[in-house]
Amino acid sequence: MARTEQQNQQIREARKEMIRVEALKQFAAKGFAGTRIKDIAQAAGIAQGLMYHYYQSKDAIFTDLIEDALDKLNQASIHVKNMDNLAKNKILYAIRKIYKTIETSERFKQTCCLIAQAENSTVIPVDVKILIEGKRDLPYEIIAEVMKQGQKEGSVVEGSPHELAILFWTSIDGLSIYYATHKNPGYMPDYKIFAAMFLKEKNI
Amino acid sequence: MARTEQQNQQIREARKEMIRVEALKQFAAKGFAGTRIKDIAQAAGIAQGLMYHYYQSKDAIFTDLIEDALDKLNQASIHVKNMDNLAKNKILYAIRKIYKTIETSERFKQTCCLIAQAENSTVIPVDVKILIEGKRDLPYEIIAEVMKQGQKEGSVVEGSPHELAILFWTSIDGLSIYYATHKNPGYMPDYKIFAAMFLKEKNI
DNA sequence: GTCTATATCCAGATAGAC
DNA sequence: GTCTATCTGGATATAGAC
Repeated sequence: MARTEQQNQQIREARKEMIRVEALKQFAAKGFAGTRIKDIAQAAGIAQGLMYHYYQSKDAIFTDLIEDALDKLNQASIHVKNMDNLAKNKILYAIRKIYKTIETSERFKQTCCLIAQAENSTVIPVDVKILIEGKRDLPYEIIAEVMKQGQKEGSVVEGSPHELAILFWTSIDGLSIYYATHKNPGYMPDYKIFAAMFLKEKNI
Repeated sequence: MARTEQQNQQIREARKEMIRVEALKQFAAKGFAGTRIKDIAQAAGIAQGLMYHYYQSKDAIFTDLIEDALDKLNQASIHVKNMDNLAKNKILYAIRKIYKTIETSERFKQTCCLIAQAENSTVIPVDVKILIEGKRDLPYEIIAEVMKQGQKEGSVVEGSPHELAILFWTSIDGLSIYYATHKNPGYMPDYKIFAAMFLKEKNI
């Protein structure tokens, strides 16, 4: 009996998801320019030609992944922003969450790495550049706002909130890239040490 | 009158230096895989073919740059190690120096970026991998030692010295990549805020 | 939907004239 | 030493059989 349309659709979605998973791994580890379609296809266990039944081009795969990653990051940022809590707790929550997830979820680590690489690279498709242009600022803005809130509450160190936000995200970027590319990195450094950069009170 | 051997040698060295400067710019901005020989040649104002009179291959240029960069970083690390001073001052000196140089020297910023990218990339020539393997640990070890010294002196926060060193360098990596790829980043965040991550005493 | 085979393009590297 | 022209290999993308 022939497969129904719905079954086909299911297979298609499952396969596409598999491609996404493998592509994320490859792009996160090797960057856009350093990743070859062949590698992704091989990792996904399909022929290279078949890739093009799921994605129009290498650019399209990358764009899809980046959009997804940025959206998730922005959602998470908004979640932190909307927390009804002291700034200090928001910061601690965010850092703890990021650390924990980098440590436990390979996929999250790769996602962090993908964003970090893409945002700091000049050799990515124009579509991706535009996408990043539009969506990159939100996490910075939200963290800057939280820092400002914290300064009002007296818990956060002095200094430009925007600069604090840059320090926050660039350090996260550095860490996630490090832990994504080092096979046996051991455990992440204690999140409290990182948090201490921003908080006046050392005994967290 | 024909040029002397010495003059030829001078021209050769000057040109090679020009290639090095441009190659560093390109590799730092676009990574190894994303950089094309043509771009370097164009930036240096010479024909693509001429590149191969100065370097055997793309790999060779990259290797040369990386070796130079790693050596400089290691030298600087040793300098910090040999300072006859309190750990706290060593840390402050190192951070201030790095921050200042990232801010004022394009070339240094590019060098930081090159190392950060290379150390965290899997798609680099094997020679470079071996080179990095052999030379990457020293800065980590030295900073870890300084942290340990600081803990004994009571100025540095508790925690694994090695983890503190990772936090130190990954944050520097993140920052330098950020500032290398953002054209108008404004000023660097205050180095004291970064230093506060490692020091018990907040009033620096 | 999936594969193999192939077309096309581009980057690294070489050859040879000046 | 420098250039233009060219070779070669590899990667993206397409065509067509099953």
